[in-house]
Amino acid sequence: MIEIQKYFEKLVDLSQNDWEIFSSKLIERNFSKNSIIIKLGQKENYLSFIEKGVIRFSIPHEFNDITFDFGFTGDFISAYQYFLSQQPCTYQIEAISETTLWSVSFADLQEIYNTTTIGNTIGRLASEGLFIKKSNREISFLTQSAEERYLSLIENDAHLLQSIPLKYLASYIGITPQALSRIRKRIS
Amino acid sequence: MIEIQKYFEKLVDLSQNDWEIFSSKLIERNFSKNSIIIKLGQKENYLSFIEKGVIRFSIPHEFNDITFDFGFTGDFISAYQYFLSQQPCTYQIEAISETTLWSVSFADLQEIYNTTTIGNTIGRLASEGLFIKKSNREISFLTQSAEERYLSLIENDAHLLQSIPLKYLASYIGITPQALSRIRKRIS
DNA sequence: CGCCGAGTTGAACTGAATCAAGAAACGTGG
DNA sequence: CCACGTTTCTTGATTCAGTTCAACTCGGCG
Repeated sequence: MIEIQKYFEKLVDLSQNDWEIFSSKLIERNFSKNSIIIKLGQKENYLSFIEKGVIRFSIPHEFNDITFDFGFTGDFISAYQYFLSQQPCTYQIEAISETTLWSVSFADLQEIYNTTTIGNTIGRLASEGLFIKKSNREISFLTQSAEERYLSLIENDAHLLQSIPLKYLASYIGITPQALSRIRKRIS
Repeated sequence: MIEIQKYFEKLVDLSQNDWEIFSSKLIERNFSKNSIIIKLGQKENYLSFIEKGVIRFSIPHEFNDITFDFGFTGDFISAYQYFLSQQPCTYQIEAISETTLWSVSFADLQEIYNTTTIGNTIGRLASEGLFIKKSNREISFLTQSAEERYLSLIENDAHLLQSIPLKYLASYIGITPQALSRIRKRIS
C-alpha cells in the first residue's frame, strides 16, 4: 500500500483516523497482462488506484476497438460516469501489463463520504482531475497535429509508453498504426 | 428566474427552504452580443446558469482563437477548473447573443454547500455533467469525421446554431471555415 | 517448424489545409 | 437611412497529412 499512501500525503492533510477508515475499505485486486478489469456492459463497482501497472480504456468501433485513455501507476481510475450512475459500461478497461489495484466499492465510498472529513475532498479531487484530463485532451485535438500529439505523449510518459503496443498509441492519438509507424521513422 | 427553477424541478426534489436559500444567492447578469463574460487571465468567480442566450468558450492560438465549447439556454457554465482552483483563466468566455445569466459566487456556493442539503448534489451534478460532455467529445474526435461531427452538432441543436457564425462552428469541429463551407455545400 | 499478430514499407487516393480572390452581410458614422 | 469599410462566407487551385490496401518482415508461441 505504499504508492497510494504517498499519493494522499502529497495532496491532503490526512488524519491518522481518516486514513485508517479509508485504508480499511481498500481491496487489493491483481490482474495479469491482457486481462480485463471491466467488461463492456458490466457495472463499475469500484473507484481504483493503480499501485502498479498500465491499463487502457477502449470502446468497440467497427472491426477494431478504439483506445481512448491510459492509466499508469499512481493514477485513480474508474469507468467514472458509470461508477456514479451505476449503469452498465459502454466501454472496457483492461490491464496492458501485470497490474495491482487498490479499490474502494461504491457502497464503501458513500460510507467514507459520511464518516471522514476527507471523503468529499477525495471525491472532488477525483472528478476534478478527470475533468481536467479530458479538457486538456480536447484542446490537443483542436490545436495539435498527430505528430505533435505523439511528441507530447512521449514527452510526459516516455518510459511508461515502452510497454504499450504501437497500435494502442496510434488509436489514442487518433491515427492508424501505419501513420504512427511513419511518424516514428520520420522523427527518429 | 423561470428557466433555472424548471431546471432544478426536473432534476432534484428541492425543498422550499433550500430553494429560497439558493435563489437568494443568485445574481442576475446581462451581457450584450459579443461582450466578454470572462477575460483571459481573470479569476472566475461564478458558477452560472444561462437563463437566455448563447455563449462560446475560446482559447488564443496563433493568430485566431479556437472555439472549444458553446453554452445555450438551460446550461450551467463556468470556467470550471479555474472556478474551483481560483487561479487565473487560460481561456475566455463571451456572449454570442444577448445573454442573461444567474450566477452564484464562489463564496456563496460554499455557504450553500454548508447550509442546504441540496448543495453537494448541485456541485456533483455540475462536475458530472461537465465530465460527461468532455468524454463524449473525446469519443467524437476519435470516431467521427469532420462532416459527421457537424451533422451530430446540427442534429442536437439545429435552431440554436443559426445564431452562431460559421467560423466558430468550424473551429469547434476542428476544421477551417473554408472546409466547413464546403461540407455545408456538399450536404445541402 | 509453422503460424499468427504486430510492425514496417510502398503506392494510390482522399479530406482538409493553405493561399488567394471575390461576394455577401454587417455595423458605424455621416 | 444610405454609403462605406470591415468582417464573414464562398469558391478555386494547389499541397499535404493521413487513409487504405497490399505485401513483406520479425518475434513469440503452440
